[in-house]
Amino acid sequence: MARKVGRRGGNIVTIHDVARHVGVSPMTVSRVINGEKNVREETRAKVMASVEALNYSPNLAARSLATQDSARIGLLYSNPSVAFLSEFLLGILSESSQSGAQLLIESCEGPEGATAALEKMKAAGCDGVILSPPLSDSTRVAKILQDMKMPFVGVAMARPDPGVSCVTIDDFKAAAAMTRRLIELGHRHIGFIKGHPNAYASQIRFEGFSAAMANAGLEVDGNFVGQGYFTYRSGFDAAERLLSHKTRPTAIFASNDDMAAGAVAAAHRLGMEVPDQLTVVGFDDTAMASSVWPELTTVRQPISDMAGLSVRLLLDQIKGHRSGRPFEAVREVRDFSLIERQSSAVVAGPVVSS
Amino acid sequence: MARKVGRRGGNIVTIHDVARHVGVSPMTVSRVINGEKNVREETRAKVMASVEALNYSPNLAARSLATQDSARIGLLYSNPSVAFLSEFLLGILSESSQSGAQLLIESCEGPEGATAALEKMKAAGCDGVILSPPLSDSTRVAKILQDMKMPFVGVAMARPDPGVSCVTIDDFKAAAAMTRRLIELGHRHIGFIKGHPNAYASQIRFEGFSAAMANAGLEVDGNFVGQGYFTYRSGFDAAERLLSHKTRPTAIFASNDDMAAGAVAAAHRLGMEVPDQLTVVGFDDTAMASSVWPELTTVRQPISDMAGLSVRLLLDQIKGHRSGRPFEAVREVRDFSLIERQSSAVVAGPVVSS
DNA sequence: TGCAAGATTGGTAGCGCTAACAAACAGGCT
DNA sequence: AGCCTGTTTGTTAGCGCTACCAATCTTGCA
Repeated sequence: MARKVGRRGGNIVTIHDVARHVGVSPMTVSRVINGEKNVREETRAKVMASVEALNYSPNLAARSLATQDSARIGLLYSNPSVAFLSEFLLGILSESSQSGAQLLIESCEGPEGATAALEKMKAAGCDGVILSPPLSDSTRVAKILQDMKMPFVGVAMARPDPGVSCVTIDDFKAAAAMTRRLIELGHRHIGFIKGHPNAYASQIRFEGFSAAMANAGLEVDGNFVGQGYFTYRSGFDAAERLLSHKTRPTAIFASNDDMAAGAVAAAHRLGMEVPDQLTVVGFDDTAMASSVWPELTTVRQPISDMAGLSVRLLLDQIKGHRSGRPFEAVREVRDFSLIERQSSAVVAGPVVSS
Repeated sequence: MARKVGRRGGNIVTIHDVARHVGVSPMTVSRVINGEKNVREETRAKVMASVEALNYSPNLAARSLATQDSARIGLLYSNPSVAFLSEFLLGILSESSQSGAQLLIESCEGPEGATAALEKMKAAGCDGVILSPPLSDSTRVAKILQDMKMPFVGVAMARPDPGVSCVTIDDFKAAAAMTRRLIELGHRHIGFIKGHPNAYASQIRFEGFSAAMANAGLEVDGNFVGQGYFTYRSGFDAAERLLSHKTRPTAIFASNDDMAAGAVAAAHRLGMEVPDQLTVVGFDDTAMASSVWPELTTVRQPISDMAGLSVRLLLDQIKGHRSGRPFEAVREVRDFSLIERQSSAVVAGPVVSS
């Protein structure tokens, strides 16, 4: 039979082709591409060269069939911020397609709606679940998953539950750092817009903010703290309320970019210029931050990386779960950074002495 | 050897298990689950029942290995609107994971940056590419792909290139319908914010708008037409310009939701209420539309469905390409719909007679 | 020098599925 | 009845890869 045209645009290169080309067994090639030790350095080099030369790339379907570790992973999200979701998806996607994992995506309205979605995933044969914030912080959702004996990983969790694997940044430190920066810019009256009450991250961010304020000997004015829900609209509303008081804050720290964008809009509506009359900063550094005007100063959270990492963690965990290895929660903390753009400035007028 | 624990949380059910359970050959089961004809109705029913009972679900890795039609598809996007991208990804994702396709995602800055990204995809062994707008309308990108002999499908193309497969809505009709609706609401002075000049869809939408205006005997005021780039910021800027003229439009039609949101922000900044003093409408019905305040009246484009469909189309095309079947472009046109929310209203004050 | 212990390679089998062919069966015709 | 056509089912082989074990080659050391 004539050689099939096969995949990759008629340019089918298998592990056998590489093996023949180098003059070793397919098994050895397999070892090299899987980075196993106990391959002589010289052999490894020859194989690698051949892989390069023939432009070989492994057939993931065959690999997962052989290793029996193909996994179906579910991604559960409730959608507070589109921009966040989009970065999140990008990260999940590139990682899961690389590892040949199948993805099943479900959305739900808050933790209450999670049960149905999780049931559906279970029925569809999911081996594990990734939880996007704010679901990741819900003890309710965690409980359901644990009862199902379903491995899962939370992303951007703020609650340090020792029994749950997660990928996070240090929200407390991040919020504190941003707050210190605002204080450095001369701001003394700083407003804060909290995120969704379900999201523990919201609370931690607020605590970081409060701590930094206290540390600088500044008071957190109750009038200047607003409740939001991570949506643009909620940031808009909260900012309108904050700015309706007789004395106004000179800066507003919103717990995510969407709300910060909403706050900017509210300020504009009230005739205030940003950042001339009001500094507004956000959190996350999603695409939203650089698409509004003025572009937002914000805390960068490597969402896409974190999401990708969570896939790897989950895959590990699933493998362990199958082989009966006792569960061990992993907690990965990533670095944040402060991104200064045009929405923040030195406080207007004479700096109020503290 | 003891039965392996295998995938799906220890609950491994293969086609053989189903076959044994029903008392037929695995091949018959395969036929049933693939919906082939030439299976007796009675047999089919029994198999289906068994599939249900055992909660069988096929191993996609094995299937694509056997059918040799596992494909690696590239998704190329340049990012005008995050919200759009996010919906787009969702659609691509759920479809491609169902069909077991591998995904490779690359972004690029406009058509100029596409070459490098496409080279990378080719090197990575992609079998086909999906083009998100506005890349889908670039003849430059299409040319590169054709030279590479790489199958591709464009999403939301407006240009009816007969040689290219695509999934679209009728942008002309959609824009005209929205315009008619605005006229119905009493608006006579309607502004328009165009999208990215690269995107043919922008132009078509503008043509639809113009045609509807002309049809109603209304003039399109050059001062009321602004150039945008599909970003929030560009909508903001364009709207500011439109609204700086002595006579202002009573409504602005932006060619996407991001720009409409920007236009709302600009109006607020100028002290105008939406929709009381200005109606603003968008296009796409992305999450952006319902997350800003007031929520946007817009043209709904089923982005996620369209993206999913594009994956299926591409997969078909790849299969055809491999089997040497001559290429045949497919053009799928989906329905749009008008979504009325809070950003539009009957024109303020006495309706200007035409 | 001889030999155990380790390092390095190769051979075999099979992951779960389906293409391709072969066989069995039904019905309609001469 | 005997044959042909079409429908329904089964059999065989193999997709590309890796787990597992066997074979071979080193090396260190008694």
